[in-house]
Amino acid sequence: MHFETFTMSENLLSMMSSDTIKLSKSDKKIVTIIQRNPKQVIHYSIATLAQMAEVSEPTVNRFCHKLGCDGYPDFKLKLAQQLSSGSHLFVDNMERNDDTYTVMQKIMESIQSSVQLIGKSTSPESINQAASLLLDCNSVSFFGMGASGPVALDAQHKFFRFGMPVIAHTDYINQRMICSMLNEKDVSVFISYTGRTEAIVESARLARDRGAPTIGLTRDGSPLASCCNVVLNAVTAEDTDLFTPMTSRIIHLALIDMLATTVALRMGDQLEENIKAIKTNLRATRRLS
Amino acid sequence: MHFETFTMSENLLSMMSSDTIKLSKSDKKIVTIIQRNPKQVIHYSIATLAQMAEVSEPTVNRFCHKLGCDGYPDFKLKLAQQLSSGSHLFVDNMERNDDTYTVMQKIMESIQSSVQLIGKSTSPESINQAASLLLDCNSVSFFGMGASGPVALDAQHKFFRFGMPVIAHTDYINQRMICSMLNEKDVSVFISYTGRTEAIVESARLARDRGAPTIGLTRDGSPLASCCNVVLNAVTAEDTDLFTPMTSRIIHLALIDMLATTVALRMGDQLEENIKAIKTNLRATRRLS
DNA sequence: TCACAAAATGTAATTAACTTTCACTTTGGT
DNA sequence: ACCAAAGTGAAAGTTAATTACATTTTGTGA
Repeated sequence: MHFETFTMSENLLSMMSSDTIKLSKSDKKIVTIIQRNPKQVIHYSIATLAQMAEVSEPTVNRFCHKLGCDGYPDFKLKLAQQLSSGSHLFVDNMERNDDTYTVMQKIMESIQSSVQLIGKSTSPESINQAASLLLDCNSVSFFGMGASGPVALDAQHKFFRFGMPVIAHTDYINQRMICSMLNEKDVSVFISYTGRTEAIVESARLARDRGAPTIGLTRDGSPLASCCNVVLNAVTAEDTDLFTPMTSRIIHLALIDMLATTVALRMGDQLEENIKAIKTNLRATRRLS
Repeated sequence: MHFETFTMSENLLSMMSSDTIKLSKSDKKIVTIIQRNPKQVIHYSIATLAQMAEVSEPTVNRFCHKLGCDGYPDFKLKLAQQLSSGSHLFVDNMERNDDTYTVMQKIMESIQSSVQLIGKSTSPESINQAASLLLDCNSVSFFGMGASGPVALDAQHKFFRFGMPVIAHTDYINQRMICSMLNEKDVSVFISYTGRTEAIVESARLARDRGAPTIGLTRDGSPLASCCNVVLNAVTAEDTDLFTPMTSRIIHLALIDMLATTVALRMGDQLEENIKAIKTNLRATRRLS
């Protein structure tokens, strides 16, 4: 839940708007100036900002401390980082008359912040545990439906290249059939952002009841999560109707990349042989002109 | 190719390594310290950095000016911005003994910078043109093989929800059959990161020869690109054996999101009806407990 | 409405950070 | 070996940021 790399207590700009912290009258004057043009503020001295907000310098300084910064220079630094890391995004939903450039920016920012969130919400331990299961099994099955169907297929493709006996099921009937045949050496991975898709939850329960190790690519605390031995927690930055279906798939793919890479690194030499074999075969299908 | 949002004269870190500027002996000592841990340097005072590099404070100051900064604080600010904008990442490939946390970080950073790159390498115009084609056609087909197969299926799912007559083909034989039957009202979208997959390039040529509008989700200048009426340029930040296959899919998905959203916004009211219908039907498959 | 404590704010002093000046040292060319 | 040019650092100068403390404002209960 907390694996900060670049210390980033919180998003300063959103902190100022939302009332996570109690702001005095003077503080609000400061906020106004900052919000008017954050990119410029980072070049102001404390004196300049104080003057513009029509408050005293110590007030600005205290304001910075309230926001969890170590002083004014530290505040400027953090603000600068957040502005250029894209973690500012108030990314409101699309507007009917957004131009394409704006649409691109909003989607990019939405992805950015969701990716950043992985580092905070998904623990390396869970990935390690999942990797251990995958390294010690006879077969792997990925299950996904709807938007998660392509994710399951992508996972299949990825692990398939490692030379693992893997298969993806996007078909409800097939899922049921497979799940009722699993045993304790058959790992199954269930993919669902909401973790509430009836069919997937039932399949997961079926698998677990048969003693097969189950991995959930879903959000912690969901019905699906409670049927899984290991959960790779997948949440997106903001749960808006429009952005979630976009970013959730991408987050799932990113998690699969992490899982696959971890597995690959642990496989060591054995893997390189497999990869090399596939690459050689693939070359024939490419045109070099 | 150039849609910068935040002005950014140059990349400081690369400026230090490459000899774009003449560095003295003392300067090099400073560079060493900075490169050793850039993220930490931004919290140093000029005195601290000077001491660590075993040079005087004025030397550090002059060094900053050489790099085109307005002084030491300005240097720190710019460095901080660049570090968190992702324009740094040397993200070297995975190391055999990276721990899982490091793996996660590397993958995250790799995605981050590739996503940012979309804004610079893919033009809104190309997306607009592609959207126009999709809005004025009788059917849409997505073509992808290998790692791009799931991407095609994902696109299918997305546009399917808009109520468009769409189908994804991941099968070589089917692709050929479909392509030889297309006409000028059938849009086809070809997905390939390298743009060199023989089968896809041939299909695209087939489609174009029949007068069908073709869209390429590939890199500019590739063989596939030259067979397409519209190209959505997809490149990833660094072309390493390990990262490219990860980020390329994600970039493709992001571009599809942008395309789909643009189409959706232009469809307007008509769309909302379709989405609403699907949502209502979907609710029955969820468990609410 | 007044009194009073608590919070907020500003003034002024202090401290820290950064920059400039200038004298000294090193470097590279003759 | 000499000398100019470039590089460097000590110390002074300047600016910026913080702290300490006095003043004002705000809110609460008699």
